[in-house]
Amino acid sequence: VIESFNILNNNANTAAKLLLGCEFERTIGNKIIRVRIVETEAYDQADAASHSYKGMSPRTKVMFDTPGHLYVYFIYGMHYCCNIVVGPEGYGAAVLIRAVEPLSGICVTEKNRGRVAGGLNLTNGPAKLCKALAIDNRLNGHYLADEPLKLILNKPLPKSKIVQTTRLGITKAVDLKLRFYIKGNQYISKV
DNA sequence: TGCCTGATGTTCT
DNA sequence: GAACATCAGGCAC
Repeated sequence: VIESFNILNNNANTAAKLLLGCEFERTIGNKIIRVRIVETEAYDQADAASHSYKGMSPRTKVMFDTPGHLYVYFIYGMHYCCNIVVGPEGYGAAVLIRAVEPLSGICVTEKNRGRVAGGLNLTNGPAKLCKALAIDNRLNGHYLADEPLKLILNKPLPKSKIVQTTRLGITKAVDLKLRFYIKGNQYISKV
């Protein structure tokens, strides 16, 4: 376990790889859900697909905050997605968490998602995992060293375990290979 | 199995 | 008024 978020003071591309294998600890009442990050995407202000591309706005200002904050945005009228803010303060960069692997507290996760979801479909998508972990705009700007949502940094994975591909669901800068996932993991959102 | 669409709010043009 | 870092359900094949 790495104690400080300093390693996230890095470019989004590097930070997205470092975050693979790290964990979230979500506290809801007296229940704790623990999940492992298995899929990420990098976004920064030099990238046309990034929310921070057009500069700071009320919505995107969290992306310009110090590393280790959570940027939650609402999309398509019904979904939340969560990002971990990275890079130096004042530079708009974040890593989208696309998929996580449940480790413990899964029954709570299932309840959050409703009866329809189960097994692999519980957390294998950015909006699904937000729902499963009860993440919404109230956690926008939350600092991930604190309750009720903590980020636990683990040792970086070896390069051989990381697959790098193009990002999903975007219409700009589609050719950039800024999506990363853990090789062979069954909880990634799509191959 | 795979395409199509409905749901639906916030942001920016 | 359109775009949008989505998901799940329906219907055709």
